[in-house]
Amino acid sequence: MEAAFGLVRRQGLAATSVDEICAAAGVSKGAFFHHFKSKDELAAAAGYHWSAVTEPFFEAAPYHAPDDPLARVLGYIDLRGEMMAGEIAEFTCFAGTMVQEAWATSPAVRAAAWDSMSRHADALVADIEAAKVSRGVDLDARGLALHMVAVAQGAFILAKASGDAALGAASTAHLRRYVELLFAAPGKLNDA
Amino acid sequence: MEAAFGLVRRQGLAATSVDEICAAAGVSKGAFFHHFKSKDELAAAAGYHWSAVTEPFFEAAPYHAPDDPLARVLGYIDLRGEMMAGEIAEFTCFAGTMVQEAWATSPAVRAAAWDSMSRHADALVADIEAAKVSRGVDLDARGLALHMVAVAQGAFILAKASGDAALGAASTAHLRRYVELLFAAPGKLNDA
DNA sequence: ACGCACAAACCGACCGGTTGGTACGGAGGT
DNA sequence: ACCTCCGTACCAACCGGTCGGTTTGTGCGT
Repeated sequence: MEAAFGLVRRQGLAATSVDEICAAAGVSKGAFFHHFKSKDELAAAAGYHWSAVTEPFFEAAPYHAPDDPLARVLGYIDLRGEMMAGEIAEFTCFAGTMVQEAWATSPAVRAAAWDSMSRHADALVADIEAAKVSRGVDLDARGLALHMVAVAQGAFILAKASGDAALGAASTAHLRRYVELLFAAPGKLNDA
Repeated sequence: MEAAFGLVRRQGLAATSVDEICAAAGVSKGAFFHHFKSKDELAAAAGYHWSAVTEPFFEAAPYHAPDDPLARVLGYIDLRGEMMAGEIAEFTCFAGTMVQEAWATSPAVRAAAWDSMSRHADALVADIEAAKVSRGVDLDARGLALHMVAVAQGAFILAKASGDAALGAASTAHLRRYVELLFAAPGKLNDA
């Protein structure tokens, strides 16, 4: 499944053959189809596995440290921006890549990708809720979390199309400013 | 080429065969390869044609009417939000779908998709520049335009993954609020 | 008005290679 | 004896692309 991550992120799902995945994983085709009924099932399983890999990564990230919940939210956005550097295939999203081409043809893949994105958004909700309280702002926390996911996905596409990772990072900088402005409640208006 | 729009937006590029495109377009395979050297060349040509189709559409849209440049920018965002309804395959982006899977394997397709997105962003720059002047705000106009493109692309992925077009529209609503806040210069702070 | 030469447009059968998937046999634990 | 696990050989279907031949259009001499 992890062999599929790299291949699919570089070539897409349909363009990646089962033989390629087997070769990259160092297993035989017989072993592959012993564990997965079809390529489709592998793709879906890999989608869930993607969550299982990324979730611990974000949970262990240092942006959780600050006491201020808004600082944690902004720290998450900064992390996303910092991640958008180097090789494009290394920082883009496996789930997003798959769902772009398989959403209509494979319900299992779509469900796995949505599960991944949805859970990722859920992980942000608590900090956003706490920031709402601390800043006295009212908004839909999960809606904002999903918007953050959307911006990240869009930034990936921008980076892929332009070939410039910095363009993706620039988009996350806009997201950061948005969140800053959102939580700068009316009447506060401190500096800048 | 227009037959490819629908097929690729629903299935992706690699999963769409030349035979399928020919059948949908009502032409023979011989005719196809008479006009295009390869499937790749068709994809790239279709990418440029996508721009040629979408540009007049946005140029003719009523959001250009207001005298206030900021109202035009917000009108554009509103249009994007309104477009995210109905069948997902009908409102998603052909260029974005292609570049997601072909950015690393086909330079021609990537160039065509980037041309489409880049030009789309360029079309927004003039209004943003004018809004900067009218509101006395300083920012990178093209950077903001590209961010708008990114949010749209991200919203498409969100819609595809969730199966709910409304989630994509919600993301454009966040983009609208961001632009509103951006141009509400310090010291203004009227209502809201 | 007509015949003719020539080229561009077009067709669909066909090709080699690749695809996802299967059949089957053996290894090893119990 | 029986099960899970896995390697190999193989298959029918399909892929992008080719090719020889046919149709269609066009400019031109008469």
